[in-house]
Amino acid sequence: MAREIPKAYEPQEIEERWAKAWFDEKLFRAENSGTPDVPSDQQPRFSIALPPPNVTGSIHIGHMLEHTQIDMLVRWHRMRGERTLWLPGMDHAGIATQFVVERMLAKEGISRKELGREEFERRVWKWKAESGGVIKQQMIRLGASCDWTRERFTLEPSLYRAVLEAFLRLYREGLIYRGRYMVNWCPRCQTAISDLEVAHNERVGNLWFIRYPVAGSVAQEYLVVATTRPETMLGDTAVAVHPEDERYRHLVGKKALLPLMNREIPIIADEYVDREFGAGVVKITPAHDPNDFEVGKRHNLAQTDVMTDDAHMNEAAGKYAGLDRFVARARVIADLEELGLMDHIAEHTHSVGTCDRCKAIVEPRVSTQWFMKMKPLAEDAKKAVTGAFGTAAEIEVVPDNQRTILLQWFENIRDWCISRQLWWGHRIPIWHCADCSEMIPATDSSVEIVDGHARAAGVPTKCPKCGAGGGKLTQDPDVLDTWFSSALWPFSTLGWPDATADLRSFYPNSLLISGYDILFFWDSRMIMMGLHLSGGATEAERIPFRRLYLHSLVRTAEGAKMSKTKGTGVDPLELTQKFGTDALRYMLASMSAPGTDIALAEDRILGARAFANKIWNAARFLFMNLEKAEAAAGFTLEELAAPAVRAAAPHAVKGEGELVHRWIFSRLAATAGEVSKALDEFRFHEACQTIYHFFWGDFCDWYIEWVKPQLSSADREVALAAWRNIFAVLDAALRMLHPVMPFLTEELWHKLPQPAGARSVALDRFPSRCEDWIDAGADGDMGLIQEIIAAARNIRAEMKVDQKKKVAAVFFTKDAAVRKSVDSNLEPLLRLANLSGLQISAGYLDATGAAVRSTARFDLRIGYDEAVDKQVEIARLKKEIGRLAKDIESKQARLADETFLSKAPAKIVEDLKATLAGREIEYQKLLERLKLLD
RNA sequence: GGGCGACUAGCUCAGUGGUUAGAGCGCUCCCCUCACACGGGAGAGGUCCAAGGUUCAAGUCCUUGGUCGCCCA
Repeated sequence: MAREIPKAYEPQEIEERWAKAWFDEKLFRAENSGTPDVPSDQQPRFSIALPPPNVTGSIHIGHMLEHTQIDMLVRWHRMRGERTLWLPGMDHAGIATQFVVERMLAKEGISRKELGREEFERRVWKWKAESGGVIKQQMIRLGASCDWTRERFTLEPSLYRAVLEAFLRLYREGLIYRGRYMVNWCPRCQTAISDLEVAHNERVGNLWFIRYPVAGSVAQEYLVVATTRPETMLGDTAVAVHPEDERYRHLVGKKALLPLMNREIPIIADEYVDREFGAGVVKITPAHDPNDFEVGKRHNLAQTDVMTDDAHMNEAAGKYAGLDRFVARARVIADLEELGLMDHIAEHTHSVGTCDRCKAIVEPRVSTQWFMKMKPLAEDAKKAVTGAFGTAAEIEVVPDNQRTILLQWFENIRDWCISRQLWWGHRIPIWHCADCSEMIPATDSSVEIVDGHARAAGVPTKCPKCGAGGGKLTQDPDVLDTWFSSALWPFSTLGWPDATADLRSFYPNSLLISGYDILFFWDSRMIMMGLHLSGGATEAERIPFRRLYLHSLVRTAEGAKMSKTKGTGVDPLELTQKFGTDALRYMLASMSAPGTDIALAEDRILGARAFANKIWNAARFLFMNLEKAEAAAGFTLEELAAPAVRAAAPHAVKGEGELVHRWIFSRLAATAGEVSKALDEFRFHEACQTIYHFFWGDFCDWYIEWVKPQLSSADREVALAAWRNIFAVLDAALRMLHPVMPFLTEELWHKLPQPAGARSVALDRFPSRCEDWIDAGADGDMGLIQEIIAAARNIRAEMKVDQKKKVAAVFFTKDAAVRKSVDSNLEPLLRLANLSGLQISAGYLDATGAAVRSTARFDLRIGYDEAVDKQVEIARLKKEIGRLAKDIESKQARLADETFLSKAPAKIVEDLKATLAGREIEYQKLLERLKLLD
């Protein structure tokens, strides 16, 4: 039977084929996972929710990293026989989506307002149906093992209902309120945004010092007010000084004449004023500055808003009305200079808030918005994070320093502005009475489907306060912040507020993996909402997830943040086309050490691709040689690799060949244990490195090379056992590699005989640390032989022995066990060291005209016709002697130290003594050798 | 202003108080040996940012300083 497979691993076709098959077969439905014959309610479970990507988004390298980490853990848990759910879905992304559609409309020359709310919403849904959610197709292509049958979208009916339910409960509890406060207004997005959505950047600007004449001052007295934003002076309603500032005490209570507006404003005293800043006088603009807003409230000042929604000046700005805020600024400055009221101008660095999403400069503005009280919720959230609710309800945060950051956030939490002046989102379920201004909540959280989409169905029919009929009631136009619905994600996606089977089975989630950049936006809010709303009897049942792992961010090779606008972003699909998905996944995982950002480097992906190719070729080797074995010995693949045969491994190999088999199974068991431990602790890089070392180093470099002759041995029993073992190890290695390299391993796994009905390696079992296989004796013996082979290779290389030439060696040891190991592994030793023979010497080795390597346990000499370069050898020896001498000296010093001997653990002292003894032997040997040469 | 982190081989990074500090890539030398040149073998390369301190023992813990980055105000 022809088993030839391509010489190099070609991922494209294989990946596309499996990605499609996995999706079409709904392979990753939670129901397909679990442990057979265990009742459903007793199944061990693992659940995790996908951080919902934006419906507008397409996959970027950050998603790829996140999904790789989640997928590795999900696949690992699934392979451990746990009922596993990775629930995917998307986020409606209010502002971003509205933007995309508005931009399209703009091309047709239509504005959203011309279209009207209902028609606009229809257009967004249409867009969503046609081009939204590209990312889902990309995730499928990249092999994310989500349960797509449970996919959710934040605006679908069941989640809409969850949002209404949450809002109404919080509203009734008084945790959601409406009011006129200072908010961050994005003039480009035309909506309020929360504090979190404002990015503060230092910028070099100016500090303008403006003279405000004191009204009615005969002496023509004036105050010099410093401001970074002169245009806001048009809305000034006071000038403030510090109450204890002697310079201005006599002016407090008088009036200043606001330049340009010719309005008299009071001069007030407030402790908020910093006497050191500027001249110690501050203009107060309560409608355009958060601090001034507070001062204004204390002094009952008017809030004069001088701007429009799109940051142009309004009528209140007098002759500046209609100007853009920055144009107005220039005009104000020019006018002040002309009037001689510009005292002076100084360069000044200050912080400017910009909209996280569109980068427009945010305008602090007084506006009527909906807010959520956060303090009470944060109190509970703190307890969950610190373990104050008990260990069962403790959310473990990894890395731990993120816990501190989260706690500080909870400590200093501020109310959350949850309303957005958008049309795409969950509309606030409150109606306003036109007659008495009463606010009337929806009667319940039910939704009705109109045009296929959900909206609140519990429409109130009359005003409970004044009795006005339904016609007088209009629904609040605002929608909720998208993060409000995201905050419910872990339970809304499972059917909450209904007590569904999924909610019972999979809530709380076992884990959340997210980037640390959304710790406050999302993770913290899920914890607060989950504890408050999800409804379990105890905190342990209400926390949204038991563990929280914050992954790092992917940066450019230079360590800079990737940016679409700068074009430094990397398209992961392009990379997967080039190198293969498995290689990219491996590369990302192998760099994923908790708490460290990843600088993307292409040569790392090359290394990962080489690894994939290595795995491919190891399998290729087996299948190619199997053909020969079939022809020569009549073996069949079934006979060598059937599941039952693999399960019975290791198969004893009689005679000399046994060591390497005992050793590889010992290594396999140890590796399985280490990989599992690393994965459990989110040390993805360590899991990768461990498995890489096992596969490439142990399995390929040593095991395969060692057993090659056994596979074609004339002794049928030897060959049979060797083949059986090698297939068993390959199979286990594929299972171990599967979480990080799903496509490659799936392809190869299917080339091995599998039980009838077995569908995928993804549903097979992850190898566990089998204690019976751990074999310290084999590890030690193998280590010794490897050391001897390495010594021989080293001498050969140093002596520049022709690679193809076999040379004779002489071996000496005083240790009977060493002697025995060498005797019983002579064939592989000679072959792998490329020696023609190994003469066992009875006495210490004479080294003239030859090169010797000595360790504490043995000496190895290789004779070679060509003369040894004495000088090179002497230099090498001297260097080695120097290094040893230093080491021996420090060890002797430590062993001579009484305090060390009395205080250090006995094991440490014993080990040190043993090591020192070995070093001293090596040292003596090297000295003697040097003497001979000199 | 407050907080968090980083600084280890040429590069990118691991390192959980205890042998001679590791990996990948790169570099040097040898080899296209019938799985793999995306390969095999050998090798060079480190005052672990600095200075103090704790400890029998510090790359690892503490303090201070330096440089860089991030978050919050």
